[in-house]
Order: sequence, then structure tokens, then C-alpha cells
Amino acid sequence: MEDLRDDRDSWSSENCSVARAMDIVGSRSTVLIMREALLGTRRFDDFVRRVGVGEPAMAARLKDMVAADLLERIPYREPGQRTRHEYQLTRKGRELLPVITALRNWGDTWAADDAGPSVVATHHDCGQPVRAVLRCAAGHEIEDGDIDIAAGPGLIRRG
Amino acid sequence: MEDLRDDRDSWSSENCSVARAMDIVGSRSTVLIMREALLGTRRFDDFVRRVGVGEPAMAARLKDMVAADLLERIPYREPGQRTRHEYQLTRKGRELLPVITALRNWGDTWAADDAGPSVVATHHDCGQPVRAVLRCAAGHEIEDGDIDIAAGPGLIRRG
DNA sequence: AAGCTGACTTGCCTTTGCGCAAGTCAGCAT
DNA sequence: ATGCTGACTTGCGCAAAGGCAAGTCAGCTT
Repeated sequence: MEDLRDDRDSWSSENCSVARAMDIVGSRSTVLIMREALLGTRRFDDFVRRVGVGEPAMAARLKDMVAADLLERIPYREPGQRTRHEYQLTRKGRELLPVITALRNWGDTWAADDAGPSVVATHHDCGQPVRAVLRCAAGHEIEDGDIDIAAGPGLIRRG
Repeated sequence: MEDLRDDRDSWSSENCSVARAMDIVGSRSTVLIMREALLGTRRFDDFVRRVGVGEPAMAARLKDMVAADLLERIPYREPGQRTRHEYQLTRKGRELLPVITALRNWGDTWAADDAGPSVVATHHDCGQPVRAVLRCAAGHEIEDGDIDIAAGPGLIRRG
């Protein structure tokens, strides 16, 4: 199997999924909002308090994220209250869980303070800690970056 | 097992590994430099060309990343050439592979153009595509975010 | 009708990231 | 000694992100 790393300059990164993903979820506050959303937060003022950004920034970020289809703005009504809106994760947003988990794992290992990490994700069924790991479609676990880079259908070659 | 999501306001996110990770690798260009570094790029002008940022920005980013211990600046000497420096991944940097892979997977699914993704990571041994998946320490694969959030040693409670 | 409150918006200012163009600097080749 | 080249640095200027303070607005409660 050809490994595209062997001739890195023969293809461009114009159509790069990493870059496209970063264009959508690349800012610190967007990631922290996703962290909170995945923990169950839905209301504006809860996001403001728990993420720790100001209201103007939060309003702008949430608007962007709804436009990007990470969150959906949904009206709801508590008894005796007026209609409000909450921000629910879409499937597109929920599928960022491996990204957030991988980031949390890395931060736990390389950037935690002396006390250790504040929270740990655990498997509901068995209580064991959860990690983002690399696995191939045949079910093999990937050891130490034992991967090749193969051409996808959207590859732009040059030269 | 207690699930901390049930009382989200009883603990703070001051010591959050996701936020700490984002403080280090939170910018678009840092992630794209990591993408290239994981593809094998090491030299300054290769980074500039392949990532697509200008020299001043690249110099600043690389300096930050060396200071953050993601990259190491190492002198080398090709025969007949003067001494130069290259940027090699540290272990800390290399362990961002699951983060980059998770981002790439997500981008492939949710942000690729019509043609599809440009590159696919494959398992060297079997050629099957590689994905970042969630797995617990007991070996169970996590279905659909079937996780709890448990207290870690560094948790800051309040109230 | 007046008040309250959650959810924003507006205005202003600072910081950070990045682009472009030009300048610098080290040290091998000639 | 001069030139060349890779690897930067310097000096602009712009745009986006975010903080703070204050204003707005809808609609349920009283």
C-alpha cells in the first residue's frame, strides 16, 4: 500500500478534513461549549456561568454553533413560565464526543495540575474509565501510530 | 456510581483538562502544524508551504509549540550543508494523534466536500481505515455516549 | 399597569492571530 | 570577499475574539 507521506509534496491539503473541522470547532470557547453541552447543559445562562465567558461572546458563539448545525435552538415551556429556548445537541454535535474525549485524555496526561484531573468519564455498565483510542475497521487496535496515509476520493494531486 | 452531571453546579471547571488542552493546542494553525508534523514534516519552510500560513505566523507558532514541549528544535547537518534545525515531535506531541484523528474522522463525516475526504489513515498491517473510538479500560466499546462522569482527584466542589 | 427576569444586544476597547513586504543573519560555496 | 539560501525577524495593518458596562425586550406574575 502506498504511503502518501513518502511524497508529501505531490498532494495538497486544500481539501483537508482536519482544517475543515477546525474551521467549525476551532475556537476555545466553542470547544468548551461542546464540553458543557455533552455534560447536559442546555440553557443560555448555564452556559455563560459554567463555561466562564461573557454573555456577548456566548450569544455570538451559540449563534455560530446553531448556524453550523452543532446545536439546535428549541423552544420549551416550564409550567408557570414563559416560553424560552434551549440549545440541544444535534447528531453532528454529539459526534464530537470522541474529539472532546481525546482532548480530555491528553489534557489529563499532559496538562493536569498536581492534584490530577477533575473529572473522569467512566463506562456506565462497568465503571471503568473511558479513553479515545485508535482502532481499524478490522478491529485491530493501533499501536504507537502504526498507520499509513492512503489516498481518499477527494485527494488533489499535483506535479 | 454517582454521575456528576446530575448536579453540574456543585463542581467547577476551573481545573478542566479540556480547557487546559485547548490553551495549548487550541488554535487552528497549531492543529494544522500538528497534522503536518504527524505526517512527517520537520523543516520550517516545509511547514510554511504545507500548512499555508506565512513565515512570521509560523515562526511564532513553532516557538510556542517548542515552549509547550510539543516539538523539539534539533540541529542537524546534511553533507555539504551548514547546520540547520528541524522540529521533531516529542512524546507529548505525538500523543495528540488521537485528537487529530478524531477531528479528521469528524471532518470526513460532517465537513468533507462532495468528492469525499482527501486522505484516509489506514492500519499498516491490514490496510483497513483507522478511526478514533471510545473504549473503557475493561475493553468494552462505548455505544452512543454511554458514559457517566465521575469525580477525579482534582475535582473542586462547591456549595 | 408595573415589575421582574432570563436572554440577549450594543458600544467600546484590548488582545491575539495572521497577511504582506522588506530586512537580517549565519555560514558554506565560489 | 562576495554571493546565496534557508530560516527567520521587523514593521506595518487588518479582522476576529473576548471582556465590561449598560441597554433592550418579551411575557408571566402581582
